[in-house]
Amino acid sequence: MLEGVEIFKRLTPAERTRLAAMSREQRFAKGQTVFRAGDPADAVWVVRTGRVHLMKFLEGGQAATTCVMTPRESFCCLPALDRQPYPVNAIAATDTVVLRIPIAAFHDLLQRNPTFLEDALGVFCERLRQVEHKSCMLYDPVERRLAQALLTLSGKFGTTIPLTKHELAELAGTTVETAIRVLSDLKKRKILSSSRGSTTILQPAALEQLAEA
Amino acid sequence: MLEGVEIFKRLTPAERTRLAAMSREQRFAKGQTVFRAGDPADAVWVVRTGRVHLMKFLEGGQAATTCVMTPRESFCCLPALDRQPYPVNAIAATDTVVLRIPIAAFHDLLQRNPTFLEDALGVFCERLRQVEHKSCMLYDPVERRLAQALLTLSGKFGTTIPLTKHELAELAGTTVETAIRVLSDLKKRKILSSSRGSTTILQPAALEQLAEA
DNA sequence: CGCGCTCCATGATGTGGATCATAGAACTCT
DNA sequence: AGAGTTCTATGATCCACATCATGGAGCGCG
Repeated sequence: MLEGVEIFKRLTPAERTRLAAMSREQRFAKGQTVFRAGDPADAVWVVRTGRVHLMKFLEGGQAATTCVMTPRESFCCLPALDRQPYPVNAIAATDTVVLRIPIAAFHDLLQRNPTFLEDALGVFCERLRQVEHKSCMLYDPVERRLAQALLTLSGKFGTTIPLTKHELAELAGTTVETAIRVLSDLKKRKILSSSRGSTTILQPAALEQLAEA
Repeated sequence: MLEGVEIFKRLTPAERTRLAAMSREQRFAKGQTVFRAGDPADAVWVVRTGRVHLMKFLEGGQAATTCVMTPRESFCCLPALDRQPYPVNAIAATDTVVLRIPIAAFHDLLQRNPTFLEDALGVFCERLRQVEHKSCMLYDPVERRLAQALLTLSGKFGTTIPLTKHELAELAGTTVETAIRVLSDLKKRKILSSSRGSTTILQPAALEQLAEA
């Protein structure tokens, strides 16, 4: 199963079974906390089934989702690398099974295997670029932020995205109400349709146009 | 001189002279462009004298400064690492001398020297955390963003920060007018003082309080 | 010296989106 | 089936900030 995970793609079968042997599956019910921001980073994680949201809790009880992790995606390699505490909270957004890879196993690999280091570095650069991109859409209006969020989600889920309006709002950095307003406007314009708990993209092209300039 | 640069700190004298030999100094007048976003990344840069701003140009002619680089700081290691184009524009904010280290020299070092790889990775993690932190203050009010900007600048310049209000505004992601309004308010509260082209922090503690919760 | 430029400052007005309030629709659990 | 809960929806109000407009203060330059 590790084979399908980007960062572990080029491990040898032997390394993979060794890694798997050191790791444990863990089950979380919807809404449970996988780890909290500030916790010491003692593991790298891979989603097996379900969905995990990485999120910040801001003062005033608002929550901002920084990233939605879906099956075969790994997260929190950074804290593992520099041995700093987790910078975000990880919450199971649905019933979820994750693989917990102890940090020791990760470092073990890093030291033995220069190819792995390369791959890790690659994943890493990718992530940095993502974050930088996200941070510069700080100034964009809500519609564009939502459009972007939907597009990146469609990369993970396909054209039908199984998130509630509330979750979309948290991801776009806005409130449920305005998210709903914007989305129903897009619905009127036939760019997407939506039902309880999911929205589906009808015109990806139009959405991309909104997302860009 | 390379000795003072964080990422090159642990090079041997021999490596440093070799690196220096492959590099070139380059001079830019105030306002000149060092490189543009989208250009292929063919070098890593170190500021020798002056000041370089990394910035994005948004539609509508607005500019956002993502980072202010001062002497002994290196920038654009990321593009060098993953061989992707520069993600930002680099503009000389004053008359400036920079050291231009060709990407080949950088990769050469990476391959030969595992200690260097470690250091590079460290600088890198640091940067990722910075960016993530910045991106989550998306929701903060202007006053807090400005306070944060001033504090990180005071780490580079000391208590007196030689930037115009306009530059501060670009760094805090707001307009000159509101930056000026907020700053003059802080001035009234004796937290800082300012003159043409510079502002100095009088009460770092008070500023930190504004910057946090 | 006077002209022009950049920087600073402050007031007037407009607006995107948060907040508050309310309510119906759909799903869940007993 | 009924009760509670989550999700969706929409209207009314409010506010932080952008935008527009204008004027003055410091500084360089012909």
